[in-house]
Amino acid sequence: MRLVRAAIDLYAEQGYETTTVTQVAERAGLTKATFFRHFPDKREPLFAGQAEHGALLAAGAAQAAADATPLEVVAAALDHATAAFTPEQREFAPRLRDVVAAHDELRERAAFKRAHLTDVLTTTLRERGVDEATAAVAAELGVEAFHRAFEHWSDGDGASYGELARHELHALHAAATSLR
Amino acid sequence: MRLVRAAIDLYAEQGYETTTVTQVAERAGLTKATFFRHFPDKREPLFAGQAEHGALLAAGAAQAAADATPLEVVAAALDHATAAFTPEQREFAPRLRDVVAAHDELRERAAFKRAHLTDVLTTTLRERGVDEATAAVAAELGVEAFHRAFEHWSDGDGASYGELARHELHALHAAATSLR
DNA sequence: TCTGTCGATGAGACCGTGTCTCATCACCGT
DNA sequence: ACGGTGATGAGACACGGTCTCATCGACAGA
Repeated sequence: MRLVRAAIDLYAEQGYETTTVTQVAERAGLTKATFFRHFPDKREPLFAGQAEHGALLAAGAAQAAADATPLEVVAAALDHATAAFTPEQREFAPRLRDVVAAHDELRERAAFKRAHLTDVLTTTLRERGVDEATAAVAAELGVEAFHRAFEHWSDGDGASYGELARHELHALHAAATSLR
Repeated sequence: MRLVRAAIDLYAEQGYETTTVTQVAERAGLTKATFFRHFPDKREPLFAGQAEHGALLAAGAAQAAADATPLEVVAAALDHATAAFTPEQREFAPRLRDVVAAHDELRERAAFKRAHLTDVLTTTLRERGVDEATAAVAAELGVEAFHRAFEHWSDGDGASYGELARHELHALHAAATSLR
């Protein structure tokens, strides 16, 4: 979407706060009114790509074997979410991450999206009969792994997202089981 | 603060979106300009009470013994944060919780505040030499326990916040160590 | 070819949030 | 009485976000 590209460019070039929605729209050859027909607010174009993350995690978890352990369900979810991390996304990832990190208003939205992912995983696990505390812990580990993998993947070590996520989840699991 | 009371009352009575800042200010006998001298935006009066939570957690963690385990540090932090949950706060807690839960804009701010608490705990643990993964997991368990305890405390089973937090942390820890 | 529908867009009015500047006023120490 | 200081009021302002009405092109059918 041209609006997404325009938003990332302008927010990165001249800062998020000093950029007006009208500017973003005009760079995309559109008007303010049209911008708000595509996005509910000024921040959302930066997170539009993440809309599918929740759906992918849920779908992946649903595909796990009926007798899978909570962690196996989370691993299946992460594995399935790999589909969202295409080479094309990789182009935008670093700038996107930097822009978001630089503005509280955007970090706030990011925190909200993250909470949503945690909810999705927790709910899925609960529906499989996992007890509350275990579901919550497994979901948090999964989302933490998800984000850590994204960070590394953005930096572009060349590793595939799937491998990174598996590695992070394993490390967090090891930390969790040996916690005292 | 009169503004905080006015905000909670109006947001609960007639909804958050349909309430204007001018209305909140006027109920407190002030004007819009003065409102923004006390709070950076329309949402913040609802979270002003939580400003000290981060500081309390950090202070509590700092007081833990030098050879305390990560979980003991987190427990010390939670124990110290108990100071914020006074009987007077209990009066506002249920309505506050309901209002926040009813509006995405407010849930977003809540998620951000939660992320901040996680950062505080993680940083504190890292400074104590705890490795990254362990610090992250311990911090997340701590914050999750913090919030679960707050939920129960808001419902007013009469239990003290400290006891609730200890109980939740213990349950989450048990779930984490037996995770597979 | 004419016509009518539909989806996407533009134009522009409108309200509320949040910022800023200037003026006022109470309080306080001298 | 004086000057300083901090809190407040008044009001202009830019921008975010909503809404309504008009326009335009694509397309289907007579």
